[in-house]
Amino acid sequence: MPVKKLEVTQRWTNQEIAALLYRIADILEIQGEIVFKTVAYRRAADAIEHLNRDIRDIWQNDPKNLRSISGVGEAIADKIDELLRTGELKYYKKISKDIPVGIFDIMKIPDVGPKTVARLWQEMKITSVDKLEKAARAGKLRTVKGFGAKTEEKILAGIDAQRRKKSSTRVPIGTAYPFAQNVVSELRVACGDLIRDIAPAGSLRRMKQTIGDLDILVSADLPDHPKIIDAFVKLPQVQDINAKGPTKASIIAVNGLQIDLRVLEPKNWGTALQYFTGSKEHNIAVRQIALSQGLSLSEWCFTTVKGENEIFTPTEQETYEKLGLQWIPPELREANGELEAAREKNLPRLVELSNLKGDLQMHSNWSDGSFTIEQMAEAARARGWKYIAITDHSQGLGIARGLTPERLKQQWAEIDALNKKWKDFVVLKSIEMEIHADGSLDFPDDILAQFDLVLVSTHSALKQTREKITARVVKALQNPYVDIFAHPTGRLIGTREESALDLEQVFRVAKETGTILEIDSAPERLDLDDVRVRRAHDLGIPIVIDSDAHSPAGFDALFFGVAMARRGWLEAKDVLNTLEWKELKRRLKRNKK
DNA sequence: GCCGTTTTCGGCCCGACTGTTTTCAGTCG
Repeated sequence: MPVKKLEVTQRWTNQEIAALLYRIADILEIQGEIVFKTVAYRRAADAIEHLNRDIRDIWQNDPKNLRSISGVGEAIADKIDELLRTGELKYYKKISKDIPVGIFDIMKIPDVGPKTVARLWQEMKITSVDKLEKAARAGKLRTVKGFGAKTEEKILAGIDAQRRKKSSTRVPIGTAYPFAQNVVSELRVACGDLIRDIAPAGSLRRMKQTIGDLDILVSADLPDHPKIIDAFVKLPQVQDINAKGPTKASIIAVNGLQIDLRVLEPKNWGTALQYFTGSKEHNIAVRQIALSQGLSLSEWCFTTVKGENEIFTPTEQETYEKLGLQWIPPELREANGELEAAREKNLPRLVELSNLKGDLQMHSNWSDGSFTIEQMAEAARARGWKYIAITDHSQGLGIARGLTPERLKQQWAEIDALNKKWKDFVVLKSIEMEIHADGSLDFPDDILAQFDLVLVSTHSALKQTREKITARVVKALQNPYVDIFAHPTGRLIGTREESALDLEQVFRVAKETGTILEIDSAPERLDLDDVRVRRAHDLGIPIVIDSDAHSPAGFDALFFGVAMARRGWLEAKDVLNTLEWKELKRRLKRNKK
């Protein structure tokens, strides 16, 4: 992620541009530039980092277009324009010329920021982590005013921790969520009536796809606070205690996840839950809105800027309403337009799990699933669904016992027989068909035409170049019998990067051809992710949320797929498997004229 | 450097914590 491409004239990605802007902010801060200027660069960097499309698509060779990005004004727009046109930035070259590169590594050490780094450099000529370590070990840092023995210790510990690289592993939501539920319920049991209210906050509550650490919030009467902290640090999930005070404790759990618990009084609940849910950017914007109304907002309460009056809002709803805003679902709190919508009382009515009427990707024991079609169907019926599509793998995926045309016929006979059993439920004949490396498909059109619907996906040759894999997928989507493109990027969270697929182009083709895109809910996939869902939604591309279940228990994953959809601002009407099959059938491109 | 249902100039989120300080600066979330 660091700025590495400065000398090369080539494609700059959003992430790289953001990294460059962050670095400019760091340099300016080291140089003692006014803090608001550095804040401005960081804000622009953050916005670009979280854009839901390639910045080039916004830019289109005109710097003015870049100013539609929040936090990007004339000066930064011109700099990005120069970068995209020429591949380099004179301003950056100029300000970075005299900065030793090692400085940026020093700044990665916890508790060492730009001010500290500047003093180390200017007063002690320390320009690398190695030099810093030597000086700290020799006790030389404490000779400088403002540095003491503890600072030396902290720096050495920080360097050590960084070398062991133990931090910064984020946990997938599919793992973190049930874990958090367990911790919450055990704490409830341990504390009984002492707990008035309890909720996980932070990125878990916002349902981000991965979680850095877990924030749990408890409200209780003041005298009970220490008892709750004590009970918390004694939970069986606790491995190490980092910090333990009267209202706050921080622990490392047995699975390596850090859990921060905060206990407060019921009157603070509304502001505290709002604050600890985040995101940081959302909170900054919320506090700005408060200020514009003469109110200062903290996690404790509102304060009138003039009169020093404290105003408590015991619920989150009241906290937002105090600012003239609709209550905002946590999934939307990313400073991505939700505050404007909340002010206009125009927030989307987000899709819910209970809106789904069926599931369009799952596997049976005909390929790599472990249950019969009937077992999957009965489990689906028990959930109140009206239809499922059986999408076993096609022959191209031999490793998963992919179906040949002959076995397919046997499977269809089984499905036909099953469908006589139910009046209000139907098993659809489908397939998860492999798109071969050259873009050809596993079955000829005359077979594809006989399915109720067809999913395609890629499992092999995922390392193809951007051009190759994009052409391969585009070719498949242009087939009139290909209805759904499943888990488009092929990523496996924490294990496999997504393919180089040009999603903007895929989205364009999907829109043109009427191909549906999938959110695969398997917790290790979550593909499309939230950001891509939002983009697809903006382009008006229909979405389905599928479980990709290999057993009835696998249906539970839909909860996480729905979370991605919600983070992508989808309403029920944007998700095609909220429709009855009769209606959904009409929306498939194979059935359109 | 950015930005505007009180401002095109004059502001810019807030508090906890830490370590070093005789009252505060830096970092973090």
